[in-house]
Amino acid sequence: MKFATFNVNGIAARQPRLLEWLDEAKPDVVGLQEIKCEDDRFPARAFEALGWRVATHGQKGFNGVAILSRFPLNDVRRGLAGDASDDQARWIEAKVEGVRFVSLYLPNGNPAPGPKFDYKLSWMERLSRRATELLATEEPVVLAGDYNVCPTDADVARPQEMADDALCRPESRGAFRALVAQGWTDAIRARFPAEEIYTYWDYQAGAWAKNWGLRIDHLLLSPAAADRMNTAGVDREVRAREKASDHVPAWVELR
DNA sequence: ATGGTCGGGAACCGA
Repeated sequence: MKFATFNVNGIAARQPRLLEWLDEAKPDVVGLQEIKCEDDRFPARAFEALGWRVATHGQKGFNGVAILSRFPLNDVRRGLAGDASDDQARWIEAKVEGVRFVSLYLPNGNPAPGPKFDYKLSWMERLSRRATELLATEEPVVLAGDYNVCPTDADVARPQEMADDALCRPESRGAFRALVAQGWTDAIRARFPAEEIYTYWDYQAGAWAKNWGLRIDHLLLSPAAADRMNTAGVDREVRAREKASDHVPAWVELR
């Protein structure tokens, strides 16, 4: 079973590229982020016609997450608990073939400090609480998504320039480190312990051509899932294509 | 030092 995460930066603009990658990479379950549309505007039929099950948690213009699956999606839950006033669509989870799979879009948090950074950190506290609940089930869980956190300087092409950015600030990294320390395995870093691996390159300033990338898309595995990890990867070549997202897919295979 | 590029949706915000 191959589980992937892909921030598409607008499903309307990315549908051809997404369909192309699905055909090539043949994942079984995919978490999408930044679909940037309401549920009824998501082109579900185009995916269903190819055999995909589709669950969305959309929002007009911004954010929005979804799950595509080759297998039935059960117990679909939308939204991250802990703040009834939060109306941003950043969390969807479902159970697929005995695995609980989450597609999450963690707030960017810039500019920092400020209210957006405060929202990021409070969102991470809520994520931590849900992650604790999920670990307690002792079931295989895959927490996949755009975390908007570079865990260490090894995940940043230009760490000095990014030091004060919300993606790299010590508060963001500390919260991510505490989350992982609950007992999660960072699948990509586990597969590539010492390599330079990025999942995002800014559209601006020729970042892709200069390989000024960031590793911010992660798949965290519960112990029961990590025990089943076969391999993991990042499909970086996708970034070079016409009309590419600024993110590329990351994935993990579980036995 | 500054501005550089996209997507959504229809002027600018978010990233």
